Amino acid sequence: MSSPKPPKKTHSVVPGQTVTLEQVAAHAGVSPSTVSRILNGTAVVSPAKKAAVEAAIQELGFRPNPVARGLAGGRTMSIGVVTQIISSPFYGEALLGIEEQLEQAGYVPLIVSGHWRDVDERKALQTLLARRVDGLIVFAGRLSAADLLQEAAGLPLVVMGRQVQGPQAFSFSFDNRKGARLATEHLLAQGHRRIAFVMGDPVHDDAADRYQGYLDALAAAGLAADPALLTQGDYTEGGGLLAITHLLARGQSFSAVFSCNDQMAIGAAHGLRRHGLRVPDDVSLVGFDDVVLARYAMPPLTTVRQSMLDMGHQAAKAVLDQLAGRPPQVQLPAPELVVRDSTRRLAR
Amino acid sequence: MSSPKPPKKTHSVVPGQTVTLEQVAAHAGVSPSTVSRILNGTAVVSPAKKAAVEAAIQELGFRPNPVARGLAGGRTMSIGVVTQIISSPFYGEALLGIEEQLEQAGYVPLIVSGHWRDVDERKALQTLLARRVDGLIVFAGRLSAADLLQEAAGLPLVVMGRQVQGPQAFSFSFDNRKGARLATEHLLAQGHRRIAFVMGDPVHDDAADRYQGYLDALAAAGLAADPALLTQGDYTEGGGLLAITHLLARGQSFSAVFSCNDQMAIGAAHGLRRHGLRVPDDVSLVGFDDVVLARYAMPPLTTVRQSMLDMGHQAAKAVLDQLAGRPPQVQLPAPELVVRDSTRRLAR
DNA sequence: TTGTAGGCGTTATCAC
DNA sequence: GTGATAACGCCTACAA
Repeated sequence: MSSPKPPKKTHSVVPGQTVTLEQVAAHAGVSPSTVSRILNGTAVVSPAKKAAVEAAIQELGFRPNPVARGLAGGRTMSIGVVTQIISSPFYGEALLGIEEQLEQAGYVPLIVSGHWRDVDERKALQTLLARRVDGLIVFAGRLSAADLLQEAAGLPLVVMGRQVQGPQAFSFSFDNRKGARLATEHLLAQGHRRIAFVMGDPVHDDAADRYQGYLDALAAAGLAADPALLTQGDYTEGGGLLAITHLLARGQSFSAVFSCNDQMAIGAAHGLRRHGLRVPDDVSLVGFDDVVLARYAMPPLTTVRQSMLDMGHQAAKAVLDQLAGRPPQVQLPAPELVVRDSTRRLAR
Repeated sequence: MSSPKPPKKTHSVVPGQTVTLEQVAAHAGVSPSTVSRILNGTAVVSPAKKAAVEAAIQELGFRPNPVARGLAGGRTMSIGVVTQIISSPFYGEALLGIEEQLEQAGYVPLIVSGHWRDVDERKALQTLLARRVDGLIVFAGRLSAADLLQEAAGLPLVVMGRQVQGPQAFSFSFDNRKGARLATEHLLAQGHRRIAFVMGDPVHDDAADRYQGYLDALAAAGLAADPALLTQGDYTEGGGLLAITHLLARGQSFSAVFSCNDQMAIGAAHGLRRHGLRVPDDVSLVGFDDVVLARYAMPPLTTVRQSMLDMGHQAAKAVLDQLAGRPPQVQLPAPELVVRDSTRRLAR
């Protein structure tokens, strides 16, 4: 057997190394506290020592240990993120936005899924708290606002898609009602009168708001909403397929469908097709969110643009703001209808 | 109306609390080390004390602090995961699988994106190492195997989609070559002879392997591959669209397209449609992966099933195995062709 | 089997 | 400004 080759020391920068702050201090001829102060900007130090320390850090390739920092200072430089289903393109885009934004500030997202289940969300929050995350970003789920606030236990909290009032809670939503109204008005303007609505779980504010926007548009046009045209799904393609199938089985007739999100819209398109109804020739279809697949659906889906990437950015910015003691601010884009090929004027 | 129900306090369990191991020890009348031993199964303790400690843990609602554990014991109970793009449905499904599996073992994934960029992957690994993750799961990226191994610095490492040899590295791939051969054979069996291939970046083993499978099938049928029918994309819908557009611009004629992944296949379908070519009437189309959108594409996409959820499970199991000192084992499903509606017999 | 003591790498609180 | 000196919450020899 050959002799084990010693790890080549590039200077002293070796991956997996364990250069400590103490070593840096020794190397620079100062005390550990001084190094710490320079690292955190906690106090003013003399330029000379500062330079020496910075040189030592460079030379030794020192990186502060977040774990130790977490224990000592209580800051882990990580933000807990509660999504519902990590594999969903909807959440995926938002997570990307969050990650991008946090990275710049040296934070890392700790992502845990709630699976749309009360207990799982609660467990997720507890896991995150146990891990001592510095802040929380939560996507609207099933947990009550009160429970959410209680579990968050005073940590900076940003909630997307639901209003939550609390001392350190900041919540914001896309203007779902307006967006849904836009979508419905578009269909109305094309002459559609019997517009089916595929709702999400009304427990969620966004689903309820979008339904409200649909009603708004109908009312403004002097139309009454036909409850028989209302159906519900679980935000997935399969759910949309099921919902539209039920509607058709009930023998309802309609010339357009407005779905609470793109994924269900795409499922609905399949359901319609199975019943010999073509989109948009026989039935116009509008989604919501404008996830990537909306553009590549066949036909490309008319939808309401809600950039989840942007929402993710905003959410991350908001926690970061709270962490920095700044009042969180978000710049939400106005709802915008993206007209593609899944809608057309009602042939009379 | 009834009075607001007070949050049921289960004993003294309050979210955000900070019950320490020391308090548990005091409560149970034993030393901290004993509690620690019980928690970790490090040594045998008397049943009596064990019971007392467990009762105390229950009553106080104690949860060990992973941060402190990480500092003291060197185990953070977190696994670093390097994906390329977190928002991609492909990675999303795998992440879901990883998360599910890790959760059962009390581990949490720390997900960082490499964005298909050498530098970002390296940085991702460094971030993960700095955070003292206990193990690493890496999706094939652009970083060389040597660099990968060096950055991983001896940590248990599981690599998916690329072969990496190393003392503590374990890598596995789906049988891409076989899968691609299956897909191509399917098209050949339907009479197609001019089959375009939309490749991914050949730097990646899976892309290269799938191309090889395509060549295998062609060769077995006594056909030569026409280089003019080869095009390349970046795994996204947009990339597939572009790739097929280039191919058509070059004036190539073909009756079928095999795409390296589903997303590019869907983009390709759009490109074909724009040129007045219908799928499958004019051109048959096969994808690879069988992500959710394949089923809901229009027409539903014939593809090679590769359950990323399962791959995620396997990867997580493999790191867990390594962590437990067991030799990692994975059970990979055999490639399977899922025939849907995007392919049809060549009309002659 | 069980307890004591020291240490993991930083930050924070004191004095100087 | 700067440096000792405690924590932070847990693990792990070592001793008993």
